[in-house]
Amino acid sequence: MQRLGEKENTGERVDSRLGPFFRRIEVRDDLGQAERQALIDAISAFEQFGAGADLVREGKRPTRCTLLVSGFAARYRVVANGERQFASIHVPGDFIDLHSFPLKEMDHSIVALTPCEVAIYPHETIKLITEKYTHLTRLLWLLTLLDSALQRQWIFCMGRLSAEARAAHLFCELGVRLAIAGVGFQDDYRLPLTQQDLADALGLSSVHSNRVIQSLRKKGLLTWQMNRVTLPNLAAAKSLGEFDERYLHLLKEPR
Amino acid sequence: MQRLGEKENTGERVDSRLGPFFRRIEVRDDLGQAERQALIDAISAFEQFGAGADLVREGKRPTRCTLLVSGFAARYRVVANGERQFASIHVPGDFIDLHSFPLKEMDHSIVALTPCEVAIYPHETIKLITEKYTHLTRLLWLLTLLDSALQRQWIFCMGRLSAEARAAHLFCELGVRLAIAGVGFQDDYRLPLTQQDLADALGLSSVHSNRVIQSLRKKGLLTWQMNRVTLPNLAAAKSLGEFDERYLHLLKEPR
DNA sequence: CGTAGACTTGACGGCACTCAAACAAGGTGG
DNA sequence: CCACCTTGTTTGAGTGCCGTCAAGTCTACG
Repeated sequence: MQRLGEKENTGERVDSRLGPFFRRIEVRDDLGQAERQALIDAISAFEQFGAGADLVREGKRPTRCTLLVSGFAARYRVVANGERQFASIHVPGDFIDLHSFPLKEMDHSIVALTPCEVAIYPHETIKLITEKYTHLTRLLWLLTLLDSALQRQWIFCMGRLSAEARAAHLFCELGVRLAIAGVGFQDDYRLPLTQQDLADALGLSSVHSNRVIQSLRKKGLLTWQMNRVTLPNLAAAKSLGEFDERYLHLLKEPR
Repeated sequence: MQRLGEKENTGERVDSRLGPFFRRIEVRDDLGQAERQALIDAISAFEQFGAGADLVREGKRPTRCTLLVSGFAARYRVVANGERQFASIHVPGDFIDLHSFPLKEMDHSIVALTPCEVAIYPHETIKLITEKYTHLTRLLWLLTLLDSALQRQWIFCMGRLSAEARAAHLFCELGVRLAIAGVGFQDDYRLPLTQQDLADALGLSSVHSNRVIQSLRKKGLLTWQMNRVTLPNLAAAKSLGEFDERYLHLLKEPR
């Protein structure tokens, strides 16, 4: 982990880095200029993490929240037999541990799946936002609930869909979220994960993860090479994965 | 569904009905007298639902939130082949669809597993709370994140634990939550659900749900008859289910 | 060119599913 | 008061998805 010496808060630099974040919000509601500025001013620093590093660790009591600026990360826990399970995969623009502000203690870890850049929000500054900006507070609340909705959907998928359908669902979900972040298209995006990562997301062994991917490939629903995913038949992939974007709450409305 | 004619907000009536709710909050932080009163005043009515009725339905845009006063409820979705999957089971004191205030549209349904009484909170009154009570707003935020933490834990269990371990985990979780609500003990509580309900919670078939229960019984970890659950060997049940209450966030601290 | 990590393939086994039927208990109506 | 029905639980037999173990291939990289 390496801390940047300067906050570099002035002008375009920060604004462009937060593009995915602002887009993620503005799909759901309008963000005022003052609110936007408050979200920029609240950042105390930017940091870099290498692939495989933990951004936050289970049991810790962080005094700051981290916003994922670039890269992929995942929430996970390791169970007794050593297997790892993801609860969510995070893409640029996700406020990955905003929930640590109300919850205080981490009940899971977050790992950088690729090199990651994050923006740091000290808990004090978030508390100030909740004291001063009521609408923005509701937006922050909303962001944590969007994560919650994703996790709920994962439960439905894990409980009642086949491994293949679950995989199709995940690829559809990532496409939509990356398109919103502005770093890909629904049916064509960069996904620099390993098959083991996918297995940890889907609750599978790595061997079966591989077989599921091959099956999707044979059916013409997926290509995934050189870290690039395409879904040649998006409609069929959505159908197989029973993917309905309602749970992503993409409607813009006053919150 | 039957609406009570009067709000019956005056005096002890409401306060005693909200006991589980207030206990749930006060395990995590202090609740001021004004905040307490605000939570009482925000209620517009109480309603009753029969077993099997939907409290809220997927796709709807409720204009109110519902707090479970008594009974058991569950969040669920039905997948294409008709199977049902729960994302959480709710006990008295749970603010079951508080997230509908920021999210607006329901991405799942909530069913009454037993006859339920609920308190109604119109969205406008919750919005007023967010405008006026910043600390209470953070507490409401916290409540939704506690649900989120439960769901995360379910993902870990569904992905990486055996059906038997998952069942043990669920029985431990319900014990702790019901004890906090003040309507049971960790190792001894009323649980008026069917084995099919349990199957929907664990992502199993009802047949296998039955076999898992029998196995737990044979091991001396569970009795469950006449809607009453006891865990004769709580330590062993926790161990088998890899149950660690950290994810319930039971520490009292300023939020 | 050797090594490490990721991906792929095959054989085999077990957990959990399906189908099917029997049993138990409570409620209802004749 | 008992036959009957409904709902929930239990048991058995057979199947299949997915896990484990093990080995082999491919690619990147030093």
